[in-house]
Order: sequence, then C-alpha cells, then structure tokens
Amino acid sequence: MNSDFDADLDELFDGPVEPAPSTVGPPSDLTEQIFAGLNPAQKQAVETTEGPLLVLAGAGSGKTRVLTNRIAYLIGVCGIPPEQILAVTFTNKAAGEMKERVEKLLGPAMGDISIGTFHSIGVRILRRDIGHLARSRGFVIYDDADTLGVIKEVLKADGLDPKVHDPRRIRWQIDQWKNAGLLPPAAANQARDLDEEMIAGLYAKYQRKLGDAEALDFGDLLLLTAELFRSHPRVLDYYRSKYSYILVDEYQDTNGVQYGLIGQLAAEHQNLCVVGDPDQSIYAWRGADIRNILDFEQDYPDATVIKLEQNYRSTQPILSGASAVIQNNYDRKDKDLFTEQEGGSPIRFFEAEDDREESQFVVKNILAANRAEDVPFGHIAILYRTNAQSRSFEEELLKYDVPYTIVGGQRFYERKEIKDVLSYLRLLVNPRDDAALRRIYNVPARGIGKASWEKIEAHAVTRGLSLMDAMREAVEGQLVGRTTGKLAAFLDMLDNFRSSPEGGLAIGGTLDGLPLEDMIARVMDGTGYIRALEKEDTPEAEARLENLTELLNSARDFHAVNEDELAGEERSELELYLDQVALVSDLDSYEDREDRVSMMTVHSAKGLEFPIVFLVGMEERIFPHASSSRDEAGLEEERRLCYVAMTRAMDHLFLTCAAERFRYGDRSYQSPSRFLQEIPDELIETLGTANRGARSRYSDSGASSGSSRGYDYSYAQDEPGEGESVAIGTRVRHPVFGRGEVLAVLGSDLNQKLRIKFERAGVKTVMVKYANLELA
DNA sequence: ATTGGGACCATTTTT
DNA sequence: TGGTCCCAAT
Repeated sequence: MNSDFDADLDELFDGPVEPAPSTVGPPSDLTEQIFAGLNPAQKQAVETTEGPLLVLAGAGSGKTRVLTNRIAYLIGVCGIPPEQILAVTFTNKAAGEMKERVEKLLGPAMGDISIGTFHSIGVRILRRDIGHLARSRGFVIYDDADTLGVIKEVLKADGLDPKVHDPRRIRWQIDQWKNAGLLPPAAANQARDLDEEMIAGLYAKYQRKLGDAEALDFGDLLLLTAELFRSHPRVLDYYRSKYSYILVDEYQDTNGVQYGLIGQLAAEHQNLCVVGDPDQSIYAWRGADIRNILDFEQDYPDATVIKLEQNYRSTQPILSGASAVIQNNYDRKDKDLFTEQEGGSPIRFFEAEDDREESQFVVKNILAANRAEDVPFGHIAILYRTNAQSRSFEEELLKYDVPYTIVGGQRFYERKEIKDVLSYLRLLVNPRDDAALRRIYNVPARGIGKASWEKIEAHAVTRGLSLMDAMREAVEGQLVGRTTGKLAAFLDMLDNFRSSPEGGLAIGGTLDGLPLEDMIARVMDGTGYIRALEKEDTPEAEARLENLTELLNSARDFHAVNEDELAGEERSELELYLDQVALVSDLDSYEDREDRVSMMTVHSAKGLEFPIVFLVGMEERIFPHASSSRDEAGLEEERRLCYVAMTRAMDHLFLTCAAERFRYGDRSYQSPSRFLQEIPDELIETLGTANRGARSRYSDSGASSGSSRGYDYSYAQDEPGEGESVAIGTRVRHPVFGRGEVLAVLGSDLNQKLRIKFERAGVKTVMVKYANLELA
C-alpha cells in the first residue's frame, strides 16, 4: 500500500501551491453583497484574512454568517483558489449549511472547498495516505457497538472477567487517551495507577485487533491522522501547502488531538481563523479542552482577537436571564452580550406536581400557541437534559395529535436490522471485518450455532487468522462436523455476491456494477433477511421492514447527491456510502420542518434556534445532572449547558420542573434546579399554582398575570381530536399483545396507526392494516 | 440450535 | 421503566 508514496511526492513538487491572485478584479457587487448587513466587528472578522484570528462569538451573534462570508471573501475577493481552503465544523449538518450558504454567494465559483467535520476530514486524509503507516486504505470504521465487542474479545483473551472490568469503562479510558492524542506506548507512560496500567495494556491489544480487522474507530480517525503528520513530515508538508487557509468552527469544543492537528497544519502560514464561545463549551466529558480557546492568544501571539457581542436572536429578558446564569461561573472571561430587541415577554416558569403534569402543561401551551397565535409547530422545541426524559412528552403530544420529531435517542443507523444489513455490505468490502461477521454469521438463523462458532473463533486465534479465513479453513478441515455444510453454503452465498455476473460488488476498487440501491436490495434478499422478517409477521417485523425500505431510500438519495462527484473517485460507491453512514448522526438528517414540534437534548440543540423553547426537567440531579455535580468543573459545564439551552430561544422561553417524578421505575422527590434561582426575579413570571417551593421565596407573586404581549398561556383546555374511525379509549384485542385500550389515533388513511396501551405488553403503536384488531 | 422466560442491570451528553 | 444477558427447556 506504499506504492502511492511516489505519487505523493510528485504532487508535492508540481502540486498546487501559491495562491494564484485572480487576474480580474473582484466584482464589486459581490463585495457589497458580502458586507451587506454586517456590523463592524463582523466585517472586521471577514476582512482579516491573514494570520491567526480568534473570533469570540457570543450566542446568536451571527458567527455562521461571518464564517461563510469570510470564505466567500477569500475566494471571491482575494482570489484564493477554493481547494486551498479548509473549513472544519462540528456536525455534518453545519458543514452542509455552510457549503450551501457559500454557494449562494459565489455560485459555481465556489469550487471545491474542503468543508467537513474533523472526522470526515480525517477519513479523507487517511483514505489517501494511511499507507504510510503500514495500514490498509480499505479500512472500515467501527462504531460503538463494534468497538465494545472488540474490548470484550480482548478481555476474554486475557482471561479477565468483564463483570469486574467493565468494558465500557475501559473503552472510555481508551477514548480519553485517544482524544488526548496518546498512542498505547504514551498512554502506558503516563498511566497513574495499576488500573490505568492494565488498561493501557489492553489498549495496545485493542489497537492490534483493530489493525487485524483493518478497522479504525472514531478516535483513530483523528489520532492516526495526527500520527501520520508527526511521523511523515513530507505528508504533512503536502497538506500544509494544500490548505493555506484554515477555519475552525466551535473551537471551544476541540480536544487534544484536534488541537494538535490544527496546530500541525497551521504552523507555517498561520492563516488560521478559529471561532467559538467559551461559554458554550459543553463537551469536556468527551475530551474537549476549553483551554484550547482560552489560550489561543498564547499559542499564537500575533493573533487578532475580535468579539462579536451583539445578539440577533433573543429578546432582552431571555438574554439577560441566560447571562445572569452564566455569570455564576468562576472560570470564564466576562463578556457583554447585548440585543437591540428590547421588551419581549418574561421568562415563564412552571413547577408541576409531577412529570405528568409537567408534560400536560407543555403540550397545552403548545396547543394554545398554535391555535391562538398561529405559531407553526415547527417553531417550537422541547429541550431536555437526558434522552430518557422525552417519553412523557411524546405520550402527551401523541394524545393530542401534535406532530413532533425526536432528534437523537436510538439512532437509525444503530437499529438492529440496519446494522445487520450494513454488516453484510461491510464484509463484502472488507472480508476481514470480524465485528461484522460476528454479527451476522447466523442472522437470519441458518443453523450455525454457538458451539461451532466458538471453534472457529478459537481457530482464528491459534492460527492468527481473520474470522472469515478461519471459517474457510474450518470448512476445508472439517473442524465443525455437521455444521460444515451450512458454513460452506454461507461462504458460497457471500462469494456469490461478489462474483455474480451482473457486475461484481466492486471489491478493491472498480466501481462498475449495480446501482447502490440495487446492490443493497440484493443483499437483503439474497441473505434471506427479508424473507425471515416477512415470515415473522409481527408488527415489530413490519417496522423493521419499513426501516429497511428507508435504508434503500437513503442509498438512492446518496446516489443522487453524489452522482457527479463519483466520476473521479477511485473508491466504489459502496465504500463511500459506508463511510458516510458511519459518520452521520441523527442531527445531520434533521430537517426543521414547519409542521413538527422538535424534541431533543440540550447537547443536540447547540447551534439551533426556535421562537418558542420549553426547557424542561429543571431539577437538581437532572439539570445539573447528578453525575456531573461532583466537582466544580463538572458543575460549570452544566451551567454552560444551561446557558446554551436558554439562548436557543428567540421570543419565548419556558422553564419547567416537577416536584416528583418517576425515575428508574420508582417515585422520586425532586428539588428545583439551582440554575432557576440564578435568574433574577424581575425576568421571571411564575405560572400556574405557585408557592410549592421552588422559586416562591424569590418571586413575590405566583398567579399568572397576562403579559402585555403574547398569548394567554395559562391552561388552554382541550380534548384529543375525535371523529376518527376509532374512538380514543376503545378497548381492543390484538392477536399477539392481548387486550388494550386505544390511547391515540394517528392518521386516517391506509397507514393509520393506533397507539394502544396493552394490559400486558405496555404501550405500542400498531398499524391498523396489519394488526388484525378486534373489539374487546 | 432455537426459543423463551426470567433475573438482573443501569440509567448523560455523541463525532 | 426498559433493555440486556444468560440459562433452561424444547
């Protein structure tokens, strides 16, 4: 795999280097367009193109605008070739938006800018140059489930009990090391105690296993890129001159490796623009280091620092409330955010008796806003600290037929059926992908049992083979008795996918063959996966089939979007697709639809804004979360998180808490979050029955007094919509789940679904046309 | 080999 | 409360 080294050198010498100044002067209307509507600070941030630049961008201060206009300025006005610009964002979605907005300004002149997340850029670099590290360029990317499996394998090989040595904790420690930029030897060096020494040992073995499987985990995408740059200066030189202008968004959330990577790339030209807000640093738990942004001026002594302090998003009370909260952090630089939007309704606070009342309050107010003020549901968000909190709101929204989307939670690409099918595809690309094979060797059931499998695993270990090769040898050597035939049939099936006459599945590079969608469909079919689900004939299986259809849709979309870019690619469409799938998050596919209430964690909400925000579960041990409240640093991060949450709101911010709620299936008594008390009284209006504690000793009146502007939020009474074919409350019998009661009716067409609370099976959503319901 | 039931578990945030 | 893991019965 080192054969492309020479090619690299060639490019080094004749490759693109100096920015070619454009011969034509910049079109003046473009310049005008770029600066239109920018305030002086924003303008300065766009114009300061040379040398290190730190933009401290407060919440809602228009930093995306600055970033995109700056890119447009570099290309359109300064004449920098687009391919010399590297822009790093936090999510794929942010990257996509940035691309779109630059394109809007520049049109086709935007060319080929490298915009992406750290991870996707790492993939791009490694796909090209990882050969220098004696690793295969055909690597797969392991996700959480895959890596956990590897950890378990390693433990097993060492005869360690996974009950004593929690695999998740071990993986977490390894992750932290990777985030800090430490390879196994370095980790071993700085291990502080016996436990860490042991984990460092496991780390080395874990890395070896990944290497054997030609796999990289998330951390590797950054760590190995940094290692590549460190050990191969010529490769680094290539990228240094390739990317002569670098922009980094959300710099406050960068970790050690990311910081190192940026440092390596920018060291020479120092044309580095970082944008961020220390008050919005919320990923320390994932290895982010807030000092990266706080120390920027020390790292780059010539740095220009620009503060964006005008907030264009929120009303005065919301902004003041959020600022008041964040001011309680000791470890921060003070700043002065201001808004020109004076007035506005106060922050509203409601303390519920229990979680049920809390969700009722929220949903009633959503309905009131929608009915009375015509606020589209899409302008409303419910934000919570932990995903587990979503359920009660979901149920309540369902009850009143309010459309919603949940961002996060169980992710599409992590669903069992999706992962199964993707595992087949991964195996076709890389037969050494042990994690994938382990997952599907007997899915759907094909008579390969545990006993035979263990023999194969053992054989793989003793002979140092991949599982696939061990399987082949097992067949040839008759190691597994009666199962031999079944194994052989399984291997044949996989081979068939690759060598079928309709065009191979493009192993190792060529890309002609079936369209991606058809390839996947064929795998679903040929493996018997679809058949097995159809045979099951349960509502769950039906949902799985729907998800698989969804997967095919996503493949078709992928094909449509990337068609033109694929021409010059040497890797197959399937390989590119698998890369993309490994790196997308739920948030990336989240489109803010006008007609749906959004529900998500505060973390997911970073970077978004909504006219109306409900920030719920404002209770001690939830927000701030119990496991983060131990030390001051953790608490300060929670407070920043609270700041992020509050500043998502444009016009109306509601805060709620409950005195009592179900947690872990048990009743638990809650006390109001300390953050509530950090908001000045005069900014808050307390709604509903007051004086149950909470803020009551701070606020003098409890009753809701109608505010000057805005709708009446106090208890809009409303019943769930009736008139559908089935009435809410109807008692029904389901062939599988037994008796239950209809909670909600969703839709009215052929795809009508019912939300039913079953006596034995709990709450399920079933499709009328499949469920064979009877009246009970 | 597959299935089901039951015990047990743990509950933060995610590229 | 729900999901996962393991074991026992088929």
